[in-house]
Amino acid sequence: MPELSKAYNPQEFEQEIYRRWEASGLFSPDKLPLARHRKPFTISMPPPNITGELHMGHAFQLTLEDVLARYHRMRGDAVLWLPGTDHAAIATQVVVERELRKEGVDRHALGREKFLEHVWKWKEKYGQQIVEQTKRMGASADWSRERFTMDEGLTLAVNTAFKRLYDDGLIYRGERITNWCTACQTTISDLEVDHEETPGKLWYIKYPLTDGSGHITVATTRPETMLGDTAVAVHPNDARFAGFTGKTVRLPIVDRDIPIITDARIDREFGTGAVKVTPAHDALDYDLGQTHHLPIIRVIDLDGKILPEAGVEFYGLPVLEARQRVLDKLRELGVIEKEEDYIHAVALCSRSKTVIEPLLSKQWFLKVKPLAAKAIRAVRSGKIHLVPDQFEKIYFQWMENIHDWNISRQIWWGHRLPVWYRTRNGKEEVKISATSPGSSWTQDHDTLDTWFSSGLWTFSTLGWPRRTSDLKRFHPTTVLFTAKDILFFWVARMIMFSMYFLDEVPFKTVYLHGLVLDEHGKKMSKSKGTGVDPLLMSDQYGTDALRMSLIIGNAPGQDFRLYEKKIEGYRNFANKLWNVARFILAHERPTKKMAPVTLADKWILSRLETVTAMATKYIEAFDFSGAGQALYDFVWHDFADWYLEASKIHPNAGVLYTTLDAVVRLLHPFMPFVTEAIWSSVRPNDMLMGSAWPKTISAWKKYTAEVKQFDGLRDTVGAMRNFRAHSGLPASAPCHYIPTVPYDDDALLRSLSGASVQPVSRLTVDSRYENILLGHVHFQVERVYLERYEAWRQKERAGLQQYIAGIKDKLANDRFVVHAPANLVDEERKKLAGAERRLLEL
RNA sequence: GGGCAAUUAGCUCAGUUGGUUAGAGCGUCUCGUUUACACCGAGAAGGUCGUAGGUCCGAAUCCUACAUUGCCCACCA
Repeated sequence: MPELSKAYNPQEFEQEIYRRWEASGLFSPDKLPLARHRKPFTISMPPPNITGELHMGHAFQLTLEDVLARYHRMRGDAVLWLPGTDHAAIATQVVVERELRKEGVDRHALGREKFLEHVWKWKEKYGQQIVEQTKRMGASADWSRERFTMDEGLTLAVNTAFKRLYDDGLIYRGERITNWCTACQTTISDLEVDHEETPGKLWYIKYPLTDGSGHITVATTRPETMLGDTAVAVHPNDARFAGFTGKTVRLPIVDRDIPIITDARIDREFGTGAVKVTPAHDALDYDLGQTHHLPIIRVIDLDGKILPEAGVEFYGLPVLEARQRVLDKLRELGVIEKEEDYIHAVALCSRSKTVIEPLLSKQWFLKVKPLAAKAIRAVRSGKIHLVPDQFEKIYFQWMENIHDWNISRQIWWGHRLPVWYRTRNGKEEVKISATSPGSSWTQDHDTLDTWFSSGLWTFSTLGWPRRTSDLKRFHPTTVLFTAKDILFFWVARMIMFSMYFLDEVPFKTVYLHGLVLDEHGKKMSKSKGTGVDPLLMSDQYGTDALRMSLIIGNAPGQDFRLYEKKIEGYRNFANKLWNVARFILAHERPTKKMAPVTLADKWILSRLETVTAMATKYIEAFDFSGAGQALYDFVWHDFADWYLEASKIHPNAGVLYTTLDAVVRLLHPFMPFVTEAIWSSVRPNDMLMGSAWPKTISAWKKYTAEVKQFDGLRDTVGAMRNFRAHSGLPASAPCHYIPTVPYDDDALLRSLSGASVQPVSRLTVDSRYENILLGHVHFQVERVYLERYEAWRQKERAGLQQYIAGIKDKLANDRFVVHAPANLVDEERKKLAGAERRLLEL
């Protein structure tokens, strides 16, 4: 039997234990004993981006997943926790590009093929690193099924999905205004755009009527786009502009005559009620242009600079400079009526933080409305359950207002569109194919939005489009753990795709967790140095301590703060557990024979029964914090502080081992390393990981009544203090207690009840004192102080009596009993019973 | 502009369907080195539960406003 070393030292055994787990094959559902008879339980690991290292958010998510995976494995399920990594298209390309630039290498000089070689090298390096780090967290994932979003199989899935959507008429190519990031040199989807409130100006510009009969004033935040104006629009019912319709204005600077059009989409409240229309550089303006057949004049290029069409004097200027120049020119012309301060939501690229240019370009789009309809039903019908459920509302709201999804990107790293073109007789032909359909065809240069492949993740990783046994067995997956901020990016798309391609949900439950924040509630950031490195913490305090600190004190959907002190606290707990085990192993020989003798024996078994039931219930309800907290309290404050002390006087090896065995099993999903280490010192040929979750032993429940006395004993000191406070007794008031507990060991009683309060041997007979019984303990207190206690009690009783009378009245009323819904009547009855019970207690 | 969440001790958070005296950990203070553990033990101090109303015999909990903070969504140029 390997001895437990004197101090808890996690570095000594964590890595070794993980190797043993891996070697045991228990991570794979195929290798579990009786694998075929087990119920499948699947978690798809959200694939981390290969952009870099694991951060605390990953550690957090992995811990939650691992708790549930280990718990279900112990419950006898065929657990598949499928890990992988994500190619993270733009994110990775940007990082690798930056890396190359440091070496003086430019992506374009390198060329597509060579550049992609570099990215693959990066992927090998960081992908491997992420796997190693994931293992350090104790993740019990099935590495034999590890996937990468650009694996051959997953690429096949992507191409198949694309083709089916195209054939079904849901993917189309079209020229539209999209969000163009001038830094990333690609379009991005609406979701990748952040809106930031920025103080700016609203300029009012006078556009003179061509016929010289006056002018119309438009308001704009982007005066430089006026160079591409092709109309001015007003609301059709706007009386202010009744005489203007049909006329034209002469655009200042460019001296182009443009029409005044009317359209109901114009907001009469904004600015002057008249708006300049630039179809090439604004989404609404583009729509207006389509409706009213306006010409489209591009004035800004892909680099965010002014095109020659806008006039030689502005050619080549970046947008902001052009804005100043245009304003100067307008001022010269005296057509600026006024300018106002204006706070306005500027659209930024979420990756590069550069201002988005809405530009017209030819892109690929996915019609999502039909997909969304099914996805909405999946949640509404309860086939998918979101935890916490308030997210369902947000989900519906978003899904119901969903717009077409721009899926093409002008970057190199990613799944290249399986689209081929050739020109025949001056006509362009399009073919969807994973491989080249012939030498006359050329492939589209664009790649897919990274979330397109992620959307297929739950089933592409299981072999789809082939109908593999894994797909049949493990899909739909059971639970998805993910950050609440990617509900739309990822979760919604997975639901849409799974419903569309498989006609089944991708998962039954989605657990949405919050962000891990630092001590001050700020987002952890590596660049600002405010982050806490999970691996560093794991080195210093042990992975188990880190895991506990991530589990406890945190509710689903809620951000939470992590700080080193907290982790240290759970290191202390691991140490406590370690020493509990060491103490028991040092003093008693392991035994399976178990018979409770003393009150303390029965008490700890009864508590164990309760805490087992609680932990089970909490985990099933996804309240991992509640489960962890309950176990923590039990181990430290019941088992260690009380039972171990008591057992020094009346040792009972059977009960000690039974309890230790259960504790180690119960804590294993939370603290897998330390529990496995303790276990292996007793049963070296066995694995705790593969053992069974403790059952609740109903036989122990019957002790509950008996052990109340022990509970009472334990609470005596506290009860005393509370009684003082409640009755208004000052600390100096004489107050003694006479325990009525029939406990045979006076020494134990004294040692457990604390030194500050002494039991008195007899009830004192003195007119100043009153003897009262509170629970199982006699209190002897001065009369004066009791009056306040009595007064409070009277008030409570009176209130309750009045309440009870009220309910009785109601229940006596035939109209209520006959006509009210049954559950309402039941509720009243329940209230009545509760109130009556409380009255008796008083 | 719309929506969601949070507000409880100095700090980080629990507080189950309203129910006796609002809890824990950390920190602070006092005492204690009894061989499982000083990564320990026994105690103490510390809260008008964001504000103002309301419902109720009874509110941290339910309702209404407001305030503060954070997050998400959004083609008012």
